[in-house]
Amino acid sequence: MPTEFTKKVLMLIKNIPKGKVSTYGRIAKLAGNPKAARQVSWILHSSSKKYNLPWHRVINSRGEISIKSVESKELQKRLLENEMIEINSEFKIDLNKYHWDLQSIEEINTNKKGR
DNA sequence: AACCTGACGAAGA
DNA sequence: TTCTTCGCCAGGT
Repeated sequence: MPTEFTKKVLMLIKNIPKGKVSTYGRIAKLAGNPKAARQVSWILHSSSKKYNLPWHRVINSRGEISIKSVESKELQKRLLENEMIEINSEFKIDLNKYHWDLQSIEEINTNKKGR
């Protein structure tokens, strides 16, 4: 059974637009627990397939692909490049350019209603 | 229950 | 700016 926090995290990640990225810390904060960045990463690597999430759009606060396995790292890079996101040779992304600028979880709910 | 672990992050040095 | 240290949280052993 996913906790409230987990559900919010999943919902937020699903809503990251194509061509944008977000960070573990930001997702945690928006989901209501600013200090649970590590938990966000755990949710991702344990259940991204299960929930069919755009896991590749979540990176660390320094704008880098923060993944250990070399294969997955390359995969994530390719997935992001497919969305026209630039990544340098050190797996770094310009957050100022690509960071999803959502301010609160309410914005998602509002947009859904409005549409 | 105790201890370890990590796709994290802020704060110091 | 780069490197450590330390706090966090929950799952695994």
